[in-house]
Amino acid sequence: MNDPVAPLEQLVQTLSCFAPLDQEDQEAIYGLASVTRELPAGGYLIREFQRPGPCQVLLAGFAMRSKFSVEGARQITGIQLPGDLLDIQHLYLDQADHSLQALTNITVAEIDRMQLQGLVETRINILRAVFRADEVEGSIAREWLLNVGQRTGRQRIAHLICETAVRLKRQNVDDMFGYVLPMTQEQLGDATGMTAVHVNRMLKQLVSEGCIARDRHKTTILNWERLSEAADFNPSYLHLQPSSR
Amino acid sequence: MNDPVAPLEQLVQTLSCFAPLDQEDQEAIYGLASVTRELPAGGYLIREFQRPGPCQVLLAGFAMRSKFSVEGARQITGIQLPGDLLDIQHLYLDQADHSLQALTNITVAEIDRMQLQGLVETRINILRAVFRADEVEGSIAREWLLNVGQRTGRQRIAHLICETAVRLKRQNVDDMFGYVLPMTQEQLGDATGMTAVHVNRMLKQLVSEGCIARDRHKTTILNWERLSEAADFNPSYLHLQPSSR
DNA sequence: CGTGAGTTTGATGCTAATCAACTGACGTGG
DNA sequence: CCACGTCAGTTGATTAGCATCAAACTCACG
Repeated sequence: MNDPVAPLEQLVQTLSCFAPLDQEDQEAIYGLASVTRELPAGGYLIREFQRPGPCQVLLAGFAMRSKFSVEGARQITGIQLPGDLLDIQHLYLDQADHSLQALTNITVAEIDRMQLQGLVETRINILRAVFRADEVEGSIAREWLLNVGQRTGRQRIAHLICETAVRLKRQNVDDMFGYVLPMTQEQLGDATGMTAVHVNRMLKQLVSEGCIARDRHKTTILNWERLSEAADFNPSYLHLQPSSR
Repeated sequence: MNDPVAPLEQLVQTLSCFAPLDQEDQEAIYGLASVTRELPAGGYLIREFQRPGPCQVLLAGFAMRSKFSVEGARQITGIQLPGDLLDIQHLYLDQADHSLQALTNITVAEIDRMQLQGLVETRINILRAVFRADEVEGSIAREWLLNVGQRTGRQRIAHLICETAVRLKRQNVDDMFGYVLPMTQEQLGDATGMTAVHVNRMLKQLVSEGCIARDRHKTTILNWERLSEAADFNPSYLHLQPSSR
């Protein structure tokens, strides 16, 4: 990760998942200035109400988005995986509407916001890829709303496990059926609108039914069929196939 | 509304809320072909899993976005007000990830998707306005997630009333303190993750506390201070001030 | 080893779901 | 013009799911 080109290769690869990039697009991306930095688990990448800084790409590790109610209750609104673009939600906004925090020790590449805006505004393929990436983020947020608003505790947990597995697979990070979901049960609760105690019971239930196995934070999917059915999981909201448009 | 220019004026005005448009941008928008049509309450504008059709602008009336779980439970993921752009969530996607349905009788302007894409891809100000509009939609979805996941029933209902009031005010639709929220209590429940029965009790509670009054679907805000406090409402997530960037 | 974060388990309570009955407004057809 | 069906809203009784509280337990780590 010390090679200064590698982070931009990661960005090319991520954007290519959303729209095809030609040679010139790729060269334009390689022409961006980027700074790679590391952050320990728990560190903040953005804080709600602050002015967004540079755009960041998550190169290694996991991060989460969150918001708080006045009572101090935290809602985690999204999990970010290696390869994800972290800041397109604020690309054209003056104030962050949520916080972004490292779940594990992470490596991020920072890209100047104005430079990225310039690329989006001059290179159509890059615009399409970034716009699509943002639309998929919106779609995931709506699915989470359905998850938290309408599904049972068991379904919510199973759904989060399924979604993370599929997204990790797309990023070629890990084997789908034995991956690390580096979240405490309290964090899982804040992502699904339930308490850590209830998360614990639902996890144990899924384990006892043979859907998953857990060892520390390593979650292994033993029976994808049963788990995805228990989760009411349909991956179409992730828009995995690149668009034909 | 029979004047064929009016719908495009509405679009210019809506986009101007998100980014400044110059004379040429406006002329480019007026150059779009648009068809105005009416739809009765309950009619579908998009259905989940279908291929999105033309882009639509809501000229009059209210609409809602929704998704369903396998059990058939509905989660309403957003309310759309007169002036809203309805289809930017799918501008670059091949498949709708949610349904869009008329809450009242509505009037919409249809614009060819490719034409709008062309404008976004050639006119920087229009790109910025549309991108920002999409980012604000994402921000609202995350706030709803916080609402449904962490707030009490009373807060959820109050929050929805506050948000709609502020958004209506921005669109200059109505007086903020006496507006129509044309949703049944069942629909309010599906938007906030609770049952119609419980919505009823929370509404009555807010009425008895003097926060609001209700007459049919007309909701009047009697005490904004108390209501917005009861709602834990902070409008910053709506990004009302146009960006300086 | 001692410490602390995270997990597990049990007991208890409350919020909101569920079930059910009734009301009133409205539209329709006899 | 009234009988009737339908839909939304209202209210009470009961129940279930999950929160809350509390305490023990595990295990990585200094």
